[in-house]
Amino acid sequence: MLKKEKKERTYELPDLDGAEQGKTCMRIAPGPSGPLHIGHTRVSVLNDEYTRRYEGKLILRFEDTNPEKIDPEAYDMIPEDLDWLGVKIHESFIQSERFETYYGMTRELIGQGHAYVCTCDPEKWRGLKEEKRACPCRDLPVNEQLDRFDRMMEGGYGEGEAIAVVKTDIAHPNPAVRDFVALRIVDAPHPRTGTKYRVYPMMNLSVAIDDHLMGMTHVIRGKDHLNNTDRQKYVFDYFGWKQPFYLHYGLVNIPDTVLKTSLIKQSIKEGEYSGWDDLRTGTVRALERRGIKPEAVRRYWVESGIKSVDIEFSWDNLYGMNRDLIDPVSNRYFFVQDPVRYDVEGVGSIEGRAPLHPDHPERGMKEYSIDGPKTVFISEKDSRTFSQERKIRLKDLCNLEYSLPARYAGNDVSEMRKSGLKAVQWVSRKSIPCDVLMTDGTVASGLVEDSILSEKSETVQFERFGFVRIEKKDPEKIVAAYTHD
RNA sequence: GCUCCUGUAGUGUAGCGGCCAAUCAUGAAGCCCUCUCGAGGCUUCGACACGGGUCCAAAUCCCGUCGGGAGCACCA
Repeated sequence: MLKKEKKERTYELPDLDGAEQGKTCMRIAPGPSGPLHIGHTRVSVLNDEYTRRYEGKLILRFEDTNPEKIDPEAYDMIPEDLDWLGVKIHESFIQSERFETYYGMTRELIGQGHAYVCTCDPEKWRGLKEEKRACPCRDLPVNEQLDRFDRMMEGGYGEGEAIAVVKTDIAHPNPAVRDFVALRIVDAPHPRTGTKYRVYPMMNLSVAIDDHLMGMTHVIRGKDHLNNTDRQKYVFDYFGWKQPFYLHYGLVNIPDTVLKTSLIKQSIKEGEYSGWDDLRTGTVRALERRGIKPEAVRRYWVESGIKSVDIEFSWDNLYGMNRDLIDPVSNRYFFVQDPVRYDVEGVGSIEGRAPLHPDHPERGMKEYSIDGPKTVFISEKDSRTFSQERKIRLKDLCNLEYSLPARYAGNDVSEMRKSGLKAVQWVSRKSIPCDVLMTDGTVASGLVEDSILSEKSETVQFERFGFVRIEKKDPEKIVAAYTHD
């Protein structure tokens, strides 16, 4: 045999520095502003993959420290999304239940002289930082700082009048690392704690504290957090804590997709989108609804790896992976978009049969029998071909000659090869109206063969149309969501 | 402006000093097969950003240029 040996490549994530079997602890830490979208699935899958590899612990931590950007439903939606993705969470925390901890730690930092309470005008404070200069509050004595902190906690300052700040290096060459805000005052009620608290931690404080207290060994996150890692290091150092290993993967640009939760939310509110699972969005819910399999998403991110290069997300590549998964399990059905009616004469009755899946004949056949008034429908597009070519084959049934009504022209399959006869999908009068919701928000309407009613799988292929996920199936109406071609 | 990250085919990825006239997937083109424009088989297309250096030897190391991205928020 001359067959070339093909090198098969296995896609595996690189090992994690410092990872010990059974001892890793990682986390997924979303802000509960909405459900997860395709962008969030990367960090979720990567953390899950490593946690499984090292038999470690994976924590879900809701970072709800900004009361103004919380959707209460997200606390339920996010775990549902992770569950669909196949991400196993071992423990969950909600930061809004831990405010006292952050307050205590901040007080300690102030006591150590590593934090201060600033009452300057925000712009002035920022401007001074630009110039590597400290504001007057920074160097006040510790006991005065503590008094200010108490006053802040007791409500002695209004919103925007005071902040607690962690000192770093005011002259740090990287302006992004100089002194950062630890706590601020917000009057807006928090969906979970109401008006009980009005001093809210900023993520650099709460993340550093929680990553330590929750025992993180490794933190995987986007490159956009690189500067935050530097900032958080100061908190770790002040308390003498050991920092986890960090991995920063590159940013992902996801084209042609609406991801911003605030935008989606607004469109839902305005009635433009049907909900969080609107096919036009890139939410996990929309992926699920379309018939994208979680295994495809997982494979996509594993193959993408964890490099810190910025990447462009490719729907084509994801579709390719998903097609590998759904093609073998998707039975074939005829869907006729924009149906055109043809009556057939010149024959008594017509019989035909076709396998549910060409590669799996053992699954059974669809049996066709057309008698009485012999009426078929083909798509508007195929109808044009029919009138031009004058002859066409109804796949798995018979050939037709063009005229009105159409004329039966035998059942010789070999004509396809001999004279380039085109086979088209068709349905009979027993077909069912079917709407396919497309990913651009449009609807493809037509008829689908009625044998689909006994189909058990949600995912099927409409031949020469594409894969779809059946959403609603009853004898009067079928609704499906378009997956991909 | 300052600081940081980063540059292998259209996209993603392997390679990290000689095994590279560079891997695999996806994509595109063609053929075969198939009663689908799906799947499968075969073939083809297509990349080491550029310029210097180090070295017997560089996609791999160093420097510069150029390109892409992020941060400099009382968002996460």
